[in-house]
Amino acid sequence: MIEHDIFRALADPTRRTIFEKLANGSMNASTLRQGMDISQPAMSQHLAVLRAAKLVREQKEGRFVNYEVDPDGLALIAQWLAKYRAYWPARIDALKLLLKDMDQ
Amino acid sequence: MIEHDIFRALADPTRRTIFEKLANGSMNASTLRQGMDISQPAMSQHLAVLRAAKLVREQKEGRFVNYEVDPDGLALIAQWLAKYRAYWPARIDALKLLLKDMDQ
DNA sequence: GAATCGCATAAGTGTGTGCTTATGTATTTT
DNA sequence: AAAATACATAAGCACACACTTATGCGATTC
Repeated sequence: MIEHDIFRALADPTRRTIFEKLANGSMNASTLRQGMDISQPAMSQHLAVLRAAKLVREQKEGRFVNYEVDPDGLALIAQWLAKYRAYWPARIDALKLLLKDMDQ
Repeated sequence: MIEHDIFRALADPTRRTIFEKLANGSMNASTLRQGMDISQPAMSQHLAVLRAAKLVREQKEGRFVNYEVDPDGLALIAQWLAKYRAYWPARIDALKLLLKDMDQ
């Protein structure tokens, strides 16, 4: 179940930080570690979890592995969220912002 | 951090099932248990986690406690998702559905 | 008012998870 | 070709987490 992989992957704060960094630009695993106080194997393991959840994808470049955000994972979250649209109108104010962003 | 509470709450498959059931209509904790093979304390603990994440909210009615979906949690997920809108156009097909739903 | 019901909380237990150190495997550098 | 670099994987460990049984507490029923 990929849906389970996604929520489990995002349940970890370190992985959310990694994902957020990648959202601001692709980079390889070593660069990703900078300023994060995390060991190389730990980073590698986190990236494996994010990859399994289709939240990031890799692109091998020589001995480097460039990581970038995978839109598939985000689309799946959007689909999950869409199932509960019946409950959204109750918080229109918070939603306006989202709608405005999406409408371009 | 409420954002962490949300993803952690949804990381458990049992809690996602509970949330989905409540999305189809409010009910109390006992009714929620029907057909779920889960103990009463386990259900109570799951509901506490979902409550802390603002994914559900309670409404006491005598000795019963009625639970319902809390739009706040969903709105927070929508906000989180909106941060990464830059990566959405790559999967327009999956997104069209979401946009159509939200545009009303 | 005693028993029952709906639910929450406490305490204990097994399993999952994120970390570490150690090692392996390509690829690049010198 | 030897050394260094970038990354992945294996194994072991400490802790978080989802469960259990036991108990408590307010509201209802008899």
